[in-house]
Amino acid sequence: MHTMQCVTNKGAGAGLRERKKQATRAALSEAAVRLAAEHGAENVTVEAISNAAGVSPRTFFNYFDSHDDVFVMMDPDVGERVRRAIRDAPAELSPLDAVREAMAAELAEVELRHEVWSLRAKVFQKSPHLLARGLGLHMAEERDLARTIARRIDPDGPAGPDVHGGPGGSGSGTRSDSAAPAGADPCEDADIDLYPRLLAAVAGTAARVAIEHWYAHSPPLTFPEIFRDVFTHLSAGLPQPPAQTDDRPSDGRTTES
Amino acid sequence: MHTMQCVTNKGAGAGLRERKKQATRAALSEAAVRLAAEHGAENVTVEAISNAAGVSPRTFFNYFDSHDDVFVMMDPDVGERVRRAIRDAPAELSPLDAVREAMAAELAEVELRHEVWSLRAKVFQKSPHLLARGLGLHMAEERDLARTIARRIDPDGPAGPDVHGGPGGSGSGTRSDSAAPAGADPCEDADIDLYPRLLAAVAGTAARVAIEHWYAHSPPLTFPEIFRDVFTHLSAGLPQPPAQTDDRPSDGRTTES
DNA sequence: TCACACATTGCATGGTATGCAAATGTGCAG
DNA sequence: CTGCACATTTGCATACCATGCAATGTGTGA
Repeated sequence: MHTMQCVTNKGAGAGLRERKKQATRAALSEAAVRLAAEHGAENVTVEAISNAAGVSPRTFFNYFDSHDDVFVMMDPDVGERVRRAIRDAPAELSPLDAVREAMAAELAEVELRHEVWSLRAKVFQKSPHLLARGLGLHMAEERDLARTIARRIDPDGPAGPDVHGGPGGSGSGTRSDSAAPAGADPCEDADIDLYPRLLAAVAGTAARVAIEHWYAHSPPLTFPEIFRDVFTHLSAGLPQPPAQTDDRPSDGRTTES
Repeated sequence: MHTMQCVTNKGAGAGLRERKKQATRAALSEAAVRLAAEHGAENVTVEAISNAAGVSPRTFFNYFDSHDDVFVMMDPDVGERVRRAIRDAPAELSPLDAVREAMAAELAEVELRHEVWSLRAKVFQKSPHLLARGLGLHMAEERDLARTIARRIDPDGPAGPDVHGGPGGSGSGTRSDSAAPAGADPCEDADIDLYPRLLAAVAGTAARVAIEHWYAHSPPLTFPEIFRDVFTHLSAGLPQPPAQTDDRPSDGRTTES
């Protein structure tokens, strides 16, 4: 199992134990994507993935909650990083701009690790329900994101506890406990405003659309361009773009200048 | 198993055969929601649902592709109705407005069958992953919606076959074949523009947020109000709303004038 | 080195999902 | 009314998903 150069500083101040876990997780994730890109996610059993990664099938479930999660979860810390970026963004940025910048920074990885994302694209095309599942940020993340946005807008909000990541160790260990810790109150949502909730959801969706569109039109357009276009549409209120029969193949350019 | 008065004209020009299928589907769906509202979706087995509906467990899978689908699929024809409404909308409406109106018409049902949706809300609160799954329109629907929007904007588009529902019988029979009919080309996506794609995705997300927010703040606000507010935010470009700690109950009005 | 902590593994169990063939029920022509 | 054609239901068998538990092996700190 090859270890892999990670973009962010992972396994930095960690012992051998921690690094092995990271390696195992990466091996499973990569093997899964690689197999699924060829045969389709549905036709790749947990046994096959574990086998390709060189671990027991039982171990698979020590790292991922379900068969599908291995294709969807990429980095348990991405949500926390985005939220931190939003908190630390310059005060003069509008909420939408703050979210856009935070996501753009995180999605830079998409272009760096181009190959893996390209494979992931194949997987998602073959089984769209995976897209519905985890992309962007899944629902729990969306709630936290909404809360962070609300806090940025009005720090004296409904006294909800500020949402931070766990201790230094982070969630990179076995089994990320993303969902509610057993007895969490589902009515917790009630204190979130409509606007932050909407912004969080729409921003996540926008990121997803940007990625989808990017690997549908991969050659002519770069990801940052598409990402920028998407948020331009959004902040303009989604008006109908000026004609631009766009798909007419003669010209590569798609949307606005 | 009680039959049920359906809002739309179902089982109208149908024989006994068709009506029985509708009844079975409704019985399964209702039993599932009712049980899940109390015990949580995860703790309700297919056997229990089938048992409550008075059919064999095997029959359950003749109607729904998975355990989760029974909570999510409500009406196989809703997507087609929305698309038709968009096509038939007055030409002077902006794309965003056309989509908004089409969805509003469809979501009127949410207020009519208030009780079922209230139960559904409980289910979704207890297991958020269901929300992620099928809400509003799942991904396949989103693609069709995007195509319809593109066609409305530019009827002389990339010659993609216009997307319509099947013959009169509709998809109400056994097992809705929503996904690709076996050998569908996944690269079909490539000819859809960024703007229609984004609008379809964002509109779907907006509808979801409206429903979530509605049953999180059910008493003070009506669903049409929230729905209108959501799309107001959207068409305004998601600017930060004017302070308005909003939860303050004194005034019904939520966003801008 | 020794003992502790933790990850991996095998085994057992229960639930999910599908294919196939027999039984049952509906629709329709004779 | 009777019998045929067809669709649905059902039971059975099978494979996979997912979890709990106990035993084992390896990293960590004293």
